[in-house]
Amino acid sequence: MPPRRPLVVAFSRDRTSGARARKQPTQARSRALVESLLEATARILMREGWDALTTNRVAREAGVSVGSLYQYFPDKEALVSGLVETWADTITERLVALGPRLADVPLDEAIASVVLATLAVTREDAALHRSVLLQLPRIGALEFFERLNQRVADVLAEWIAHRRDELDVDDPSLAAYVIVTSLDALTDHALLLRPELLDSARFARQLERLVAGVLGVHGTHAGRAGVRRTRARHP
Amino acid sequence: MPPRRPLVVAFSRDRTSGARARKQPTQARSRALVESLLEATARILMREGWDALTTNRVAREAGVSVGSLYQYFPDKEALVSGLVETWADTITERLVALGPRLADVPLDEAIASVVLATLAVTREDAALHRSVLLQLPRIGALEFFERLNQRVADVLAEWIAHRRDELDVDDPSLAAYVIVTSLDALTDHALLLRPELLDSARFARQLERLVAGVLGVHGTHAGRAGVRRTRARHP
DNA sequence: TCAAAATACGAATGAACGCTCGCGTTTGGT
DNA sequence: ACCAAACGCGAGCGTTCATTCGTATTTTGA
Repeated sequence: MPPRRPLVVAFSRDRTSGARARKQPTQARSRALVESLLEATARILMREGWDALTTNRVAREAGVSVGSLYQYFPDKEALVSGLVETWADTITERLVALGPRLADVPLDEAIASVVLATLAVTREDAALHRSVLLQLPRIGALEFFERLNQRVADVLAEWIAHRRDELDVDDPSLAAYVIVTSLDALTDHALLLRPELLDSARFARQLERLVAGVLGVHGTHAGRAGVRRTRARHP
Repeated sequence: MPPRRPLVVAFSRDRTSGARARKQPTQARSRALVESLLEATARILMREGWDALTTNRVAREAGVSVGSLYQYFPDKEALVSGLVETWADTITERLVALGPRLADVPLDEAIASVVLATLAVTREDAALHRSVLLQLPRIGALEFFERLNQRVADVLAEWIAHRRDELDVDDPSLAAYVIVTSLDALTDHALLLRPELLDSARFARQLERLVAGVLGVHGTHAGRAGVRRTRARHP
């Protein structure tokens, strides 16, 4: 079901002008070299941030020479793009994979699943996530993430349309967009500035209510298994 | 010839605290110069983006020399900070000013006001807003915006606490944080990638429902004046 | 085994850019 | 009118960094 995509697309940067494809690593050692370069890139980004990410530094970290780097990456941007793209695709796939599982699950549970999955994805590779988020604009990564979000939103929109009888939604696409964007923003923001929230049940609960609000679901339908609903209302 | 470190540091470049002021422009012409430098900065940011923002370029755009620039700004960052800080403060004040006016207004109306105000603020100075958003991480502006959001969230939290009998909220601070962060993210994101949404009544409606969800308000209380509620539910 | 192809190397190149410094020009108080 | 202080100038310094290129080493295939 997911469209075929290359696992590692560090090469053939298609920068709207000259297709700047570089040599393809065929031998085992060169493939290992490319691999170690990408790993070094990730390591530097996580440990020292974007300012430390110079091509010479990456090469040194990987234990190779700059010259070798440029044999497989046309420029610095290709190096970073390769890394970020693979990482973003992984996340997308994980979220998209959730789609089918929501089909026939009670509403409350489905919403909780979406929220939990978003939180879980943010917690993984938190260091890399953090670093990339902080530096997103420096690469052309905004479009990346828009594509990512779009893909997730499409799946969600379909689910909304499928369940429209239980919901109160005019425009499934718009609702999905609002949900995906706000959940992403909230988890990302929390990762950067309030990491403790990522593990807070109360925070998760607020996110669920946010989603329910957008979908026009009123939680008062009755307690559902799968969602702990601690009534804390004044009597 | 050799790198001569100045023995006496005439100007303190204190990175952690605010003691970074340069000469103060006292005469009229120097005040005009500072003004034109800030304007030039904004113009370049809007028209050409961060990469074009070099100190020499700013000076040229302002019709002055680099030397003059450094007479009033200790470094490049101070230049940008000056610009962004004023701009952010303006926005914050505008949102905070909304607080008192919400005190005794019907819930639906209050929510609609918050959403509309957020959208309105985003639309103003859209070009600058856009540019700054895209380049935020490059300066230390994340903290700026966190302070800004915190200030707005505090006002909102107080309002929530004040109205807690009409709402279903455990933790006013958390709810306010979630609302402010998601509204900001959604309007900012829309500005960058879906500007048409900023003028869409349907989008505004979704944002209202998002807020209502977080606050535990169910819109079915009855139609209220001030909120057009187009029922589009299947009968 | 051996030469051609592939791979690896890293010093050197050149461009970009923040910022300084020594000197010229304008202002305002007297 | 005078001059010290304030202001303004811009060529150039020092540094950083992406990228190249000529050479050395390893692998492949016959």
